Amino acid sequence: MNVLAIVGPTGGGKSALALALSRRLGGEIVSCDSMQVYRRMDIGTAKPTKEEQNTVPHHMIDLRDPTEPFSCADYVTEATQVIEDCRKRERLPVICGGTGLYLDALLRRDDLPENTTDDVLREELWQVAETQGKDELWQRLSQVDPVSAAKTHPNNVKRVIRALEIYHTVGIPKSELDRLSQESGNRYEACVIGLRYPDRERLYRRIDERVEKMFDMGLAEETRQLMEEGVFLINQTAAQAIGYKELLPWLRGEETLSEAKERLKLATRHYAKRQMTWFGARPYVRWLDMTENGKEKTFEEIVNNAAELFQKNRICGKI
RNA sequence: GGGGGAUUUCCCGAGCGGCCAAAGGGGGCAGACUGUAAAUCUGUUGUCACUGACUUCGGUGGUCCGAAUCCACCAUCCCCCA
Repeated sequence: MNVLAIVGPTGGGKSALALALSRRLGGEIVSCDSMQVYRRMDIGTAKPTKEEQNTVPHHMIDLRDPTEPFSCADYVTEATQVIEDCRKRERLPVICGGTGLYLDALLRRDDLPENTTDDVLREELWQVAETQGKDELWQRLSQVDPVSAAKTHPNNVKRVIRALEIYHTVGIPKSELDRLSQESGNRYEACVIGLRYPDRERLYRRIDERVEKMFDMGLAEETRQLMEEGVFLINQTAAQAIGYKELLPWLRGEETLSEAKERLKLATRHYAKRQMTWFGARPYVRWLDMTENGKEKTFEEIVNNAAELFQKNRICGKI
């Protein structure tokens, strides 16, 4: 099974490219975005418009209410089904998105056990971190899984907890599971194209413009409605989305509009940098430069480049 | 016109005679990440011939073995009284 994936930093032009490629190659878009799965989070997540969604089928969008949980595990389960359906209809799945973890999990052969989470245990472990300290928690991990402990900084409580959680729910150290997973092959023959901006300023300018546009499109109103739904009251995935939480101080009257905008632009830039670091470290990515000799390529050029990359590199290698 | 307070490294801000190239935060730069990830976390951030040297704490000049820290004058800003 062949799949094409378009990845890269936020605001880099993935969606438009994926749309054009889908039309040219007879594909359907499989979003790989941890936030676009939520309904009513449209502007802030830069979700494709209804019109765009009508030109080419889009999947893995609007799957949950913002108050519902959605995890990487859910993504893999549901996206796998979508890709299977595409195969039956002989349509090319064009995976598009910037959530690197989801992509890796989807593309890699699935060897992980079911139910590796335990909310009660998580809560308990947070308590331990709070009352007895992060180091105590880390010590516990180093007892049961020294390999994971060595890889995980004691301050990264979230990840220390995850490793402990896996040990307790599965009964095998996380490092051992990771090793097994590494030995397994890929689930698909995937060609992953990464969009790259040799000139970072250019990307950042695009991000700034996009933020301004989001405000024009009614981001504030969208945020208010999510507030009313209670999305930001409890700890949940949707509440982490960049584009909303940055507006809260302004909506509470503690900040000016321009401060909120700057805050959002900055958070988005930071996110883009993290994505570049993530994808930059993946050996399977085929890079497509968005500029040439310091000038932005035309959209047509980019689409042609991508199609060419896909023809030449059906398979990008080990995930 | 008189009185008081400020001026610190890209920004905010601590330091108030030696342990200060100067806390902390922000930003920048780099990185980690295997099913909670638009999250979480790490390193680095004056210069160089880099386990040492050199140049920095508004400016100039002093005091002192030694100053970002004390004194004098100058500059700029803020507050109070006129």
